[in-house]
Amino acid sequence: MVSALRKQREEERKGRTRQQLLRAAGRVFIQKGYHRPNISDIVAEAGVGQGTFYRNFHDKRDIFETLLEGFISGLLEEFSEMSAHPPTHVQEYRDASIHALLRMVRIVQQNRKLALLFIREAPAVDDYIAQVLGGMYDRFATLAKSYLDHAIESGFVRPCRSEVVAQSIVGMGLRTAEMWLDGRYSEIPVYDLISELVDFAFNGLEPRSQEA
Amino acid sequence: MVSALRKQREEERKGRTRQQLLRAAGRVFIQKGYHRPNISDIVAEAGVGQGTFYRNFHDKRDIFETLLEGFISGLLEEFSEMSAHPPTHVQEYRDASIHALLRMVRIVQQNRKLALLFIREAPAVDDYIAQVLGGMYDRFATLAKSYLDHAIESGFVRPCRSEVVAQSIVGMGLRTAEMWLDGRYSEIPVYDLISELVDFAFNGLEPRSQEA
Amino acid sequence: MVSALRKQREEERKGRTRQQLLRAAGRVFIQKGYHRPNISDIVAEAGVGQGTFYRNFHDKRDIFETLLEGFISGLLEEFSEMSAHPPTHVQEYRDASIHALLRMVRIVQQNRKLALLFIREAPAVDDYIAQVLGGMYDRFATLAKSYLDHAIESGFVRPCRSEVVAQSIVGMGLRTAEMWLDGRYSEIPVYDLISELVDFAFNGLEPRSQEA
Amino acid sequence: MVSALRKQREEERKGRTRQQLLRAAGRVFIQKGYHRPNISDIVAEAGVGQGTFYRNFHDKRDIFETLLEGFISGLLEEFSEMSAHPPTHVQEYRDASIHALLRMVRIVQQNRKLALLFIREAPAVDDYIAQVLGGMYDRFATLAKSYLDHAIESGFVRPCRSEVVAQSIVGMGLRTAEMWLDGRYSEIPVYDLISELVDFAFNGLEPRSQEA
DNA sequence: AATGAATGAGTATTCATTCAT
DNA sequence: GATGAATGAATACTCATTCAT
Repeated sequence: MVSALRKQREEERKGRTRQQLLRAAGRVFIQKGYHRPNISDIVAEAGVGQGTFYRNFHDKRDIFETLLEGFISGLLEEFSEMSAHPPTHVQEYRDASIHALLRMVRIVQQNRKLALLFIREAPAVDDYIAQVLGGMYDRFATLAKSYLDHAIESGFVRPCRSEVVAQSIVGMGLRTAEMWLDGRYSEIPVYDLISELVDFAFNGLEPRSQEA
Repeated sequence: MVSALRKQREEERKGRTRQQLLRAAGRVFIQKGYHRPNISDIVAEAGVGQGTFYRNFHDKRDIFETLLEGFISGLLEEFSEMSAHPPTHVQEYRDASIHALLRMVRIVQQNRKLALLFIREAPAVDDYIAQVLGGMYDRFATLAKSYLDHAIESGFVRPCRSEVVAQSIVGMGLRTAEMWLDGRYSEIPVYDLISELVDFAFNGLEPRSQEA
Repeated sequence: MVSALRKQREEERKGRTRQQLLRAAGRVFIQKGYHRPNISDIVAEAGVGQGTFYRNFHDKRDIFETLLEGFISGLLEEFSEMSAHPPTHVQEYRDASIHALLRMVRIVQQNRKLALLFIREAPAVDDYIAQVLGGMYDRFATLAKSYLDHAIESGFVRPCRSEVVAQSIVGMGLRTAEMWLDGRYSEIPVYDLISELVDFAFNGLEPRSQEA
Repeated sequence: MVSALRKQREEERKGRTRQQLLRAAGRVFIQKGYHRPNISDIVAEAGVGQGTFYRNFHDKRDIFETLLEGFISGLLEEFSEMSAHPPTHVQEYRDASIHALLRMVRIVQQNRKLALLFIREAPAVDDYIAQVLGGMYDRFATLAKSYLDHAIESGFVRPCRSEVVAQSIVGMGLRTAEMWLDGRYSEIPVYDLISELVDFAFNGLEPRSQEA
């Protein structure tokens, strides 16, 4: 049928325009933050008309949310595969942690600027959007907590208020990520950075007697 | 002298109006964030005229900055007294850490909502204002790093990339503070919370052989 | 011939689309008035594309005018047949009046909502469109005047400024029509309503001596 | 007190600006109707800034409503004084009718263009505004009906459906007013026009035997 | 002929800022 | 110094209209 083919093509075109706008908005937000730019900055960057923006998004908040949710779902997707078999040795916990962090780094790597934008500006856009980002942090914290609880039960980790420690770990990661994304750890290899965090988390500051 | 007295009174009055505006702005920002409200919201809350605002502040950004700097200087003031004699035993490090955190808590306690506002919105106001807040975080990190370096030198803390670990510690504190300010640790005594963090930082997750 | 047949079919199709749009516009105008709705409301109601509208009409005003002219021509058509032989007795005048009003009622009956729309909104659409409707009123007035003049000449009607009285009669009819279309005379049989008007016009308010 | 005096002056100034806008809006609406002009036409005519409009009125509809209500209240005020002692003779009914119509003419006289604007455009602005105007018509109809009912009871007027006749009378007046305001009765003295209407209403079309 | 995505001119509305009182 | 009416630049958003498919 003619209409089926045409419809598909039109939807492709529409989708392309939408992508164009999303990418342009990303660039603009990265450069000027969320609040400063206005719709005309975005459409100018995208090279489309004003009306085209409103045909695809409700307002600036909407395109930001779309961008954020795309980013988050990309990140969470990666983790949905994980989680399977629980470690049976403390070294496995370390390895799993390093592995998970490396995965995150790999994804965030592709959108460093965008990630930094979200960390810094999303909490100030909107209660809902703040919650979307906060929800992601919480999911990481929940994940960490469940690992901790399991490890505590298994005796690999000393007893503690796992919900507090889990959120602390998220905080460590977040701050480190922010510094890294901001280029302040440019001279440190990513792997070393991650090892440092994992060492800190597992060993703490005090030297261990059995450690050489 | 009459004029001197009058001048003083006038300055008092001016100061009072300024304070009125600052307090009003604080309430408004807390309720609606930084971006949503406009000057007229602030003057309405303060119960003064539009023009009065501009006699005391340059714009919304200015009053926010004043508020933020007041908050930060209150916090740093507390720490300027500290820092003196370096610990000579690991337990002293722990005690000093706990002591420092308790001080911070005491100050932040008085302006919970404002603190949360700054954590969440300041990074999105302005590059300069983001830097003011970021600068404070960095000062904490620098302070922590110098303690760490000293402790490593003294053998109380195992060798590590102290700048990375210091920022991680800031991140731990920040995330924990955010959760606490948001009321998510309402059932945990503040002292326990701090102990948990300090234990985590000094001992790490893995059980220590000498710990029973 | 093939092409002739095809042409006819195409024209039918075009005519059908046009009718679809006209009907849809009528429904939309009835529901929201002339000014509020926009082209997209009309095409949505008609179930056709935006472009299709512009293939058939120039703009919103054009489709309204078409609708109005269709309505008016339907009404005037009915009257073109009338007018013939002048009455020779006052009762015939009454009968003719009643007959004419009944005819109008019959036509308007079919498009009550549309009629009300035109009465209320046409004067505010456009000078030209106001004139189209006003022209119809004037034609009725002219018709009435010519009847009056004839009746005065024949002595069936007392001398008067027939142009003023004729317009007054139009006004009576118009107001009554508006009330009736609005459902405010729902409990009065149409015939009674018309009789009442005719009695009022012919007899006036004051009782007649010969009337019991 | 200083503030009292100043306050009064400020309110006067504010009131003057409002009046300026109302008058300008009146002129603009008269010239272009309600729908065509935009806010900038009104402020340009008033010689004030855009913001000043929104400081005084909510939107175009609001200023139109204010204008309409001012007009209507002026008209109804005049009638609130009337109504007192009921006539005891048919001639008094005629005199009272003529008197009332003359009063209306005197008021409308001052705002001919505005009156015509309201008659033609108010029904198409808004349901509420249509109702404001319609309500005024109904009040006239109700007034007329009560007079009619009283007169019927007294035997000065033949029995009839007074609500229908009253609305018809309003229609007569309205149509005549519209013609007159439009300049179509420019050659007829107002008094004659009114007499013609009253004669028509009281005597009807048919000649009366007892009339000379 | 029909479609609906794309367009951008047009408009309402807001709000920081000024300044006469 | 305090006020708040007046201002107009800035901006979001709509919608008639076009045109490639």
